[in-house]
Amino acid sequence: MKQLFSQIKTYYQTLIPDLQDQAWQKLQEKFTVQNLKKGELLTRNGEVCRQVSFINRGLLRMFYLVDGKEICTGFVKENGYLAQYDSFLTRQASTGNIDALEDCELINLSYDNMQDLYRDEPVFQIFGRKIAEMLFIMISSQTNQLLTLTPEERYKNILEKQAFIIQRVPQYMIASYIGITAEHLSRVRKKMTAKAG
Amino acid sequence: MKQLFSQIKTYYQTLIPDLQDQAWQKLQEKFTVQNLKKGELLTRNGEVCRQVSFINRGLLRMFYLVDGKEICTGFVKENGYLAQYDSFLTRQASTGNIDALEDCELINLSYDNMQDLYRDEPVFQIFGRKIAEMLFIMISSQTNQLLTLTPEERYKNILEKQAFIIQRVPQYMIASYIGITAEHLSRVRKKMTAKAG
DNA sequence: TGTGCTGATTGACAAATGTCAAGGAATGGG
DNA sequence: CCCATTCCTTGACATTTGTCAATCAGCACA
Repeated sequence: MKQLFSQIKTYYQTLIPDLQDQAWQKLQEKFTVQNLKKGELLTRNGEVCRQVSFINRGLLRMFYLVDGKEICTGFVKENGYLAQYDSFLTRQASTGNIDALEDCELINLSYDNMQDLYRDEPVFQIFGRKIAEMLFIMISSQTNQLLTLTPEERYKNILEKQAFIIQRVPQYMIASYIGITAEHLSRVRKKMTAKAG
Repeated sequence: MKQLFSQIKTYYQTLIPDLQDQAWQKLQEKFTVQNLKKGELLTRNGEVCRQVSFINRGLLRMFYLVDGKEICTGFVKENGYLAQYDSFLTRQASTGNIDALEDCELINLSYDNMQDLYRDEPVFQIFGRKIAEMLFIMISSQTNQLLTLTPEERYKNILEKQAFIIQRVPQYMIASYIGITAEHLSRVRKKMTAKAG
């Protein structure tokens, strides 16, 4: 049988180098496993996000619906952590959605269980802190790029630093992720290949 | 004599309701006070950000220099926390700057001192987590607004939710903060008053 | 009272980006 | 193999936003 929790254990050990067996035992008792088919929603606009999800397998995206159009704000693949984290933290209804771009296997941890862990095993405070710090670093880089780079530069950045997005996400979703339309991205790409070769 | 640490103590107590006197004592021994004149830099492009700053008094901004132009990414006033937090966390050279828009009185906590506190008084892990969570919530809202709102809507949002920025920050800085030029913001504002009145 | 200084506004024009509509390429299911 | 679906590209045109230069308004200060 496959080691369901082997990836997530590695992940936790990276963030908490001195994770003890006992704490890990308590932690994994709280996990629940969820499978999502491509296209299914994980969290929905208007509902409170009640868990964080570790992705064992698959690819998901976060997106908004604005005037009936989807605007993507992030893509996360296997061995990554994912949540509508602002909603999760504030217990407010989420304004965004998450759905599966590929069939997914997730390991979920609920808000209540996480609070219990914070209380009972303070070592997980470190984990919560590092997750928040990591998410902050990721999103602040995204904001800065939106403010300081051109669409072409933002696309090149994805090519260099998040190549899996180029390979596994439809181009029209990438377009909204970098703040432009699908048609415009198509033209930006054309101009890039013209320059390059 | 003024209670130099009264504001920051309140701030910590809000985030850590059961902060004990002993922990607070250890904490305030680590503080250093810094005064900045209007226009002076707190952290500089290319250097590692080595402290987080609580603002006792004054107003600061974070900004980038792109092709010789300043692009503002945030404004923080008295009773707020401020750092080039990505640089602070990663120990990498900061790509942004922070300077004072008004005369400021800051209470600083260095990276090394913060690590000591995390180790010696685990209760501060909670603080570190909540700070990171709060910063994440703030910046994710900013990113989402950049991707989903028009410049006019973003300006209105500042009017409603961060009115101090309108009152205390020059308009041309606000323009770059919402991702447009000063001239364009001027026209957006003109159009708004035309509609309203 | 002038005199700089800083920031805001305006006009004319250019560049970037969006919209709409059509068609083309790849792909998977019957 | 054909068909439907999904996604990408292209063209024509509209809209938004930027650039540059000039001027204006408020304000501190000699």
